[in-house]
Amino acid sequence: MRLATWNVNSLKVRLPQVMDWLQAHQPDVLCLQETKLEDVNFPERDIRAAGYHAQFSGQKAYNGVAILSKTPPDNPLIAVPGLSDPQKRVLAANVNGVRVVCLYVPNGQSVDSEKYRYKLDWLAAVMAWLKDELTANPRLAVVGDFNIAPDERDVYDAKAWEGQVLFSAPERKAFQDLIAVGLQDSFRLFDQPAQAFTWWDYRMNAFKRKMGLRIDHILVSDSLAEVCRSCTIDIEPRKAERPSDHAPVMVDLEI
DNA sequence: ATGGTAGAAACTCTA
Repeated sequence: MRLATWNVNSLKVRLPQVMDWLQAHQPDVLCLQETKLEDVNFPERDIRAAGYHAQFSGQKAYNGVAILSKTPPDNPLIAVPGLSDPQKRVLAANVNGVRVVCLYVPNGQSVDSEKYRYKLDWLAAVMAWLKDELTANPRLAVVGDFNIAPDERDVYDAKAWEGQVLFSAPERKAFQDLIAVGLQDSFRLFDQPAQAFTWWDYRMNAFKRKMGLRIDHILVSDSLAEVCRSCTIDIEPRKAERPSDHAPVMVDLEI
């Protein structure tokens, strides 16, 4: 089973690239973030034509998540128990016996902003819910744009980023708390090249200058970690014309 | 110290 995640920063703009990527990599599941589409505008017909079922929870202009899967999903969940949030950032579904949770974690803007507080509170509520999800589903994958670089290796210039949003100590603590629930960062289960990132700012030629962060993750429960054979970042789509600022991440699970 | 880019929407916000 191949499971992937990609923040597409507008599915309307990126649909052709998503179609190409599905065709090329044939994931069994692809989780999307920042679709920026209301559900009535979701390109379900195109996705179906490509051989995928689609679940989606979106809104106009901001946020929006989706789970595409070759086999029909079941037990969908859109609202996190105990978290009342008008922002569409969470979607969960069972696919092939795996509970897949697609997250678009709030960006946080800056550490002194209200949005940063919202990010930390949101993470605490999601973590509490994921404990229950893990109890109910030993085969759990939590994937998406976490907007957190877990450690120094995940930032092109850790000194410059220390204390900044996406790499501040409270955010990294929140990430570790999530891991402590019973999840593993699939990327670090394997030897990886240095300077492996999933996001590069559109500005200042950040991609060409390799000024990136690894903020998109695939976390797996222990039972999935046992059958996880690889985790890779595909930077090819970031080289395309009109790219998303994020690259897709994928794992192969021997299931 | 500030601005740089992109997307969506509506002359600004979010990332």
